[in-house]
Amino acid sequence: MPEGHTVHRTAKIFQKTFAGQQLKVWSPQGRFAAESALLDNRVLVRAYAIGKQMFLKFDRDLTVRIHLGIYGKWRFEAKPDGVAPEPVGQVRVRFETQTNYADLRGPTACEILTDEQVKALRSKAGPDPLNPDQSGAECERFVQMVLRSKTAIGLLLMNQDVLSGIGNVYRAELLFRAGLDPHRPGNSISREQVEAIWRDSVKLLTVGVAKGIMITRDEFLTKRPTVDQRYFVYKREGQPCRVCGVNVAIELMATRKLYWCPGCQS
DNA sequence: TTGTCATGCATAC
DNA sequence: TATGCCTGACAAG
Repeated sequence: MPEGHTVHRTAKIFQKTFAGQQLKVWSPQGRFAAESALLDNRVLVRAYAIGKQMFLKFDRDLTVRIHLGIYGKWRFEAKPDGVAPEPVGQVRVRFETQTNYADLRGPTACEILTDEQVKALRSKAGPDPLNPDQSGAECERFVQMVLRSKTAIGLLLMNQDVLSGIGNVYRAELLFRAGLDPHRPGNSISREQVEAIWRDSVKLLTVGVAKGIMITRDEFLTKRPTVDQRYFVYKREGQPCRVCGVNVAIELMATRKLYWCPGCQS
């Protein structure tokens, strides 16, 4: 379920399991065959994430950029007897060591980039709450983009050039927690409120990485919520708001479903 | 078994 | 704004 927390978590697994090792890289499905040939038997230098994108930096100026989109999936397995099983279904690319392998299926993007291209993408990407800096510059960059924009905050939070790693679930829940109407233009919101959204996104995504699931209700930070308890507004349209009792609303905002509470969010 | 939907985004109009 | 990508989970029958 790929919002930023999942991708960062995957990057950590990749770093721990594969970094510093020579990898066997191949494309069972064939759609990444030519690229795999360039990577095969090279050393993975580092795995890291920016928002929803994962980067696998190999030696000699080769980086793989992977974006899962809605469908993409990773599967990590050990090779107990040193042999990986035959790939099942459409595996775009398999990365292997002597002891482990990872299968990638259905990504929106899987491509090789040069260092120069990576640099360009990195500078374009919005601040990532999971790559926080000590100086506060990333928070300020986010704040400035929001305060200078006439665009609805519900759209701004989904824009990866404004804030990296937020998807439809975190968008809905962050705005609920902030008590903000998703339709409010960025430039109509106070600086304090925008800064609070940044801090809250750092908090929620960090919890998401640690727990492996999205938790947006503070009372479930220590005990695991059931499916029904999970969120304040996401996928709760027509049900009473947990705080004020008004029915949760749903509408389409730029083709994506937007969930919000007309009672709490103004 | 079939149908629908999805935590995303690039592209075309 | 609408469409296509391409996979898996789940509901409906």
